[in-house]
Amino acid sequence: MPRKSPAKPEPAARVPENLPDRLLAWYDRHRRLLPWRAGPGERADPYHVWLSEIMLQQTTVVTVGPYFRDFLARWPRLEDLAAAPLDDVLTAWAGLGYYARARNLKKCAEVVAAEHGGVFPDSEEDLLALPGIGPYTAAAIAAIAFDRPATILDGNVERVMARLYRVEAPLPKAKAELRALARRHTPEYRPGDYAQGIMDLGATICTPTKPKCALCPLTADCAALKAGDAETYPRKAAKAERPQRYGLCFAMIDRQGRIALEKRPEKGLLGGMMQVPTSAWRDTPFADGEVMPPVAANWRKLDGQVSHVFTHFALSLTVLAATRVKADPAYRWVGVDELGRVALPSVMRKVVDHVLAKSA
DNA sequence: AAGTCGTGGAA
DNA sequence: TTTCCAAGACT
Repeated sequence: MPRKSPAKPEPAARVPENLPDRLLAWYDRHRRLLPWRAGPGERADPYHVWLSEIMLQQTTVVTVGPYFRDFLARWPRLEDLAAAPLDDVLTAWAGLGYYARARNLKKCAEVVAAEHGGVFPDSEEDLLALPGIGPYTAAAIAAIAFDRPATILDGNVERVMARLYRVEAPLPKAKAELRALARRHTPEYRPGDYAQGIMDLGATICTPTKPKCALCPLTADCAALKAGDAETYPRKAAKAERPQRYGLCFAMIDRQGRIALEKRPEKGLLGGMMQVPTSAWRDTPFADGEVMPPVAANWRKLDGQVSHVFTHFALSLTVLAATRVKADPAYRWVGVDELGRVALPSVMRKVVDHVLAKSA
């Protein structure tokens, strides 16, 4: 009968003793000035750390910068964010993607304000219990904001560990092994700087392609560098291909040149965000006249398509437009100059731009 | 526990 | 052009 194979022996537990010291020394010389980062020796503001870490989930530093500044300007303190209307937060988040993050951000602010006296808990365990805070973010806040020796495991750390030890198991199965390795390197001394340093190393030196090994402070310890195949780590499981989906959008313009928008359901894709009324999205294109438009009008099919790529499917939208439509109050009618004040995800921003370009 | 959930920039 | 991916979380 099939039975589980015995647990794989962990890799040798020996860690180069001064590896964290070399990493910290490198970090002291190359520390990047980021909008959310405290100065050397300064205490980080947990609110800033939390906000930045949520925004940085699967999102680049360059993209996050302006959003972080904008959020902090609008909601300088946690209590301000907790008191803000969700729609305002979604509007400010528009364009950043993964909108569940914004909904959980708001929830988390409310919970911390109401149940923690407006002060973030300083332990990984308590942080993990908050909405939108998973294993990585809990460890990152504990380390960066509270200087706790928590082990962070993000894409950067995974890559660095996989190369240092030439981990052959592919992601995501290799995560447990990589976490065990990362844990052995986490120092008791300056854990916050170590966490930021190793991420900076991954982001600027130990990069996915063309790693700058000549500039790396850990070359003496890197098995992949010795073997000359650093760029091939971490191994990754083959990913499924992205299906193509299709939909129709119905752009209604009233006599004042305003466009009709509606709110998507709170959960799921683009949850709680605004959209141009649309058909369901399916895997086959729509034929002319197949879908009844939301109102009777002189509908015109616009040339071309709006294409957009989501994480797990690609979407091609055909846009139909009708002008001089009576402004049905069931929709929210928004002027072109007011689009910045609604929670419009990028795909719908593209649809609106397409309408403006084709019907001008 | 594998699928869901955005976006834009780089290679 | 296509592919990859970036300080992951939730279900």
